[in-house]
Amino acid sequence: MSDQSFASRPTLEAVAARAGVSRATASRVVNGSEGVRAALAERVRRAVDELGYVPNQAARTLVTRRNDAIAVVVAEPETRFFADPFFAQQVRGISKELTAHDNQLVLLLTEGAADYQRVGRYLAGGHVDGALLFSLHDDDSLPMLARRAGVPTVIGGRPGWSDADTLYVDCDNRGGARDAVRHLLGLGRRRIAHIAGPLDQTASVDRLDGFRDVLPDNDPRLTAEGDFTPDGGAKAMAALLERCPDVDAVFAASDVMASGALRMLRTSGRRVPEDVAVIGFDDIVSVSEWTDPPLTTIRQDIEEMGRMMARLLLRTVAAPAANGTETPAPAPIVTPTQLVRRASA
Amino acid sequence: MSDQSFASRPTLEAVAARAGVSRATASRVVNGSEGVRAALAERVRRAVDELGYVPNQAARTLVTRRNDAIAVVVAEPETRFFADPFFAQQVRGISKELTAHDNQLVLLLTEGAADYQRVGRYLAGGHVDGALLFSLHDDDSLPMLARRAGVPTVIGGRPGWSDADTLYVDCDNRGGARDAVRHLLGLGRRRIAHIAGPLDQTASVDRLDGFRDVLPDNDPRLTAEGDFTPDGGAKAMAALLERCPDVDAVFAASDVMASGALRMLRTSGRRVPEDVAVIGFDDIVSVSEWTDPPLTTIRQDIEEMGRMMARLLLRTVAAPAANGTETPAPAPIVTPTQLVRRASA
DNA sequence: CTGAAAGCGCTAACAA
DNA sequence: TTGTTAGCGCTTTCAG
Repeated sequence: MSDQSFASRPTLEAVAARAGVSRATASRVVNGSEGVRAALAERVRRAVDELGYVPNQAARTLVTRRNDAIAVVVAEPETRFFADPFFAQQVRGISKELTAHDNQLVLLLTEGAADYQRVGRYLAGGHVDGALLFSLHDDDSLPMLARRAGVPTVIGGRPGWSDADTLYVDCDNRGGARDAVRHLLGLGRRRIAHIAGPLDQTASVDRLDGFRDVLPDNDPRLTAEGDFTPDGGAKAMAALLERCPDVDAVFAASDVMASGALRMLRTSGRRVPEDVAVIGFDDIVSVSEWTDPPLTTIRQDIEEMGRMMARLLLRTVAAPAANGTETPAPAPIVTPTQLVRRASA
Repeated sequence: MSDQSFASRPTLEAVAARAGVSRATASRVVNGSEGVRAALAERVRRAVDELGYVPNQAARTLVTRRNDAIAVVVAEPETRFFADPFFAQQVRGISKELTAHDNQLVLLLTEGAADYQRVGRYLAGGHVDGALLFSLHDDDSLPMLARRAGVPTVIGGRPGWSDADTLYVDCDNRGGARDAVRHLLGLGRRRIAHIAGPLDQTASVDRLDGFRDVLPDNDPRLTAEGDFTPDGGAKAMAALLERCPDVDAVFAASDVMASGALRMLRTSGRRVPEDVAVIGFDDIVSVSEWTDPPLTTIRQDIEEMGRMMARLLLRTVAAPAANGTETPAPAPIVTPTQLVRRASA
């Protein structure tokens, strides 16, 4: 009965009338512009309160062309998105940064290629000022979609193509992988296997490359491809064990896969790290600290990378269209990694 | 260089011009209204293609007052939101249903009370046509916020207050809990413990009530409160074990907590189910099938409940303001639960 | 069946 | 400092 959904919300006009000023002045007060006499401003603010006025975003956007909203698009079925703590952490960082800048995060889930059209429409529809793209595969069409939509974009992870003005944030996957393998080597291991991620993603390829940098002549049977899930890790481990029962160390391209590998190792009766040393990648604490034994891994600061992505995008969006100011042009960011030693290697 | 972000997107006006019709006609075609001669319609469509026209949502919303977007607000820190597969499944169902109706899902994360203001502004700003509220605690102010914003709302889980026109979707928590306890009883267990969820949420209270329905005189020391995390489950189990070493069965208010309890039970040297039978709630397959041993549990169809919430809300939003048609008034939904027997009880 | 015209609510020049 | 005046791009009566 006292439901407001039908009572149309008050407009700026109403506020102005009540405060006895013009719409322009009311607008100035609402938007915090300088140069409104304190007395008037106060009257307007009171009117706003009394009427419960809230600006109509559509109207505002129509003229300012800003939404104060950023889309996060994940090229991954929801199942994986939610199952993988990696995304959670990244989104967390993004969310914090956006919130701090009064921007809304709009999460767009894509279950498959069919959803790309919808996402394309959404981006082109001008709902958001920019987009953060995630988990791209090979020649994913998402970036082009965003580009065509005219929406500034920052990509999570190095994209598969080279292109001067593509912005992204990634960690030093290759260097991290090298550190991992060297650590294993330093432990005296000689039959070192690698469980790679899906090779249609650059992170996987880069980590594999790092592995090969250190072990260029490694037995090719000591490399198996997983899919960044625990199960994938377990299956890869099983295959590795089958092919090379003498394996004495494993570098998994993610903690999540490492946890699966650990499980499989136990099933097969191997002790970790005595028989087989295991090292992961990511340092997702909720995984790496809870495996048995706790996981030695290569740390990347995922949440911080999320924040960086958001910051980068926000700066791009706000870019004053190359006016005289010497704002350094936004550039891709590659963060360092760090070995975290626990019990598994 | 060929970047489009500066080339302003084509407007309906441009499309109309190119097709040699009026803006009105172009609009009709774009929105699929009846009654435009096929030939003209075709010309318009071609113009749309050639220009790559996409309607400006802000402009459209300004006049139609519809957004075709629904907010999902989770009253839970992101950490938990992402860590708990329960949310993932629910969001999945929602997302599917919304997508099927060409609605966008806008996920609003709230890290704490401070974010409520932001959410309130967002809802009141008219960004969305409705809101789905989740994981409400006690006298959460979110529903009132939404109400004040004039945004139709559906709540996930029975709210803590009674109110004729509050829409929600929940499962039969109390009945499910009764089934769980009876099952344990049927197994011959007599020292049955309960790990409750946070008691500021109705789901927890309802499950506890169900437990008590069957075991009204149970030793109060056999009840401990958890927090819906694995750790919380483990800690609660530890407390239980400490207080009543003779416990021979546990009903945990969620699978996630049950998994923690299982871990603690193993640590303490108990065999499951021989020494202690364990039953969970939810049937989150990725948890219940993977614990050791696999978890007997009370199943609720979480994804379907998500869909139902979305459907309910969409129907409410589209409600033709009580015209003559005899659309049944939307009402809360309570779904049944079902015992799924695995190895733990 | 089609077009002309009137706004939706707001911001941003431009005047005063 | 404040008000007046144009629109932003679209939908939707209302005539024709």
